[in-house]
Amino acid sequence: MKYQLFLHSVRKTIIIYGLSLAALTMLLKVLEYKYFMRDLSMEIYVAVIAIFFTIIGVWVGTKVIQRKQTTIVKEVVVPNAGTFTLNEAELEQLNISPREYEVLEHMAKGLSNQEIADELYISLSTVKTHAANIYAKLDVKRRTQAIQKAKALQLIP
Amino acid sequence: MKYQLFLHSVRKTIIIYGLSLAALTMLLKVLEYKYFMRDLSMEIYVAVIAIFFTIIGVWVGTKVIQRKQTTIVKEVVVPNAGTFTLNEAELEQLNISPREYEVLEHMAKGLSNQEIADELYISLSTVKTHAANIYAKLDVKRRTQAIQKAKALQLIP
DNA sequence: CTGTATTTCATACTTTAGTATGAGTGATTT
DNA sequence: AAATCACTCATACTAAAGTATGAAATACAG
Repeated sequence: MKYQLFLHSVRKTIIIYGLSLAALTMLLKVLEYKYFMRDLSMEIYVAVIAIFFTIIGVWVGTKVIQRKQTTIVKEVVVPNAGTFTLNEAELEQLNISPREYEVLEHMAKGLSNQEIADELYISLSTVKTHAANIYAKLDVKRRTQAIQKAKALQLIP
Repeated sequence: MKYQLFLHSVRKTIIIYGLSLAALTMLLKVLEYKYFMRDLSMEIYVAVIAIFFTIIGVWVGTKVIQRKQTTIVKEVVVPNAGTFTLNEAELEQLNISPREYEVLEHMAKGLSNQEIADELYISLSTVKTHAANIYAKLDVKRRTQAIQKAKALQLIP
């Protein structure tokens, strides 16, 4: 279901490029054989073939890669691409209080405890208390882990 | 690890590809010419050359495109969850060394300095040194800010 | 070969983070 | 009225993070 689009496009691409490759091969063969074969030396002929198909290869390669990337982007990026919706259910389940959440938000901005205290007009002690409670409720040991988990749980953007 | 392999070989990449291409060309030519040329028909010979250089072309094409897009991605794509492509240009510009980058990666996982030291089999002092260098190069003051900025610059997922 | 960059480590120190405990104040609920 | 909860703060401590400085080995480029 999720990969249906992806597989479909790739199969289509392979068929199209395969056919065009075959057609070009035959065309080249016929042309070279009939008109230039007896005039050009073997080395030049091989070099022309090599360069031509290298270019074809590069072209196919870039096309395939581009399609691959755009397709993946379409499928995967759906959750959390610019738009953030707070997971309130998770917040309530974890019993994180409004004030604790504010502290969590400020932590995620990269502020120190002292800076958070200044922002929220509370003491450093209070921030530490809130922080400790947050860590306990999120079941983590460090600030960085708290931010990580909060983002994973869609509590913060 | 991936980064370590790439960063210092970026300039050499084109040279390596070019040389291997030339070497393979000559090898194929000599072999085919000497041993198979008179036994195989012209069509098969051309087909082998064509397929071989198509594969080479695809390979080169994908490599080039991947590199090209990582630099373009910087301006165009907003940080998203699904697809991550390392912004190597920014990494080089910031002069962040391979080892520093490894430390940065581990920091972003929420590990403590001691845990990073254990992971990388280096001392705590060394991790601190790397960390301090990272903060200076990213122009930040704290671990959390470093992770934030590194993500914003597409240095880490 | 010499200079530069990288990586490594140490020591000593300051600052910040985090833990543990206790306690006071409102507001709400039972 | 008593219990509960959220918020606040303090003190005292431990642990971790971060700074500054110096130094040694190694790899690599000019």
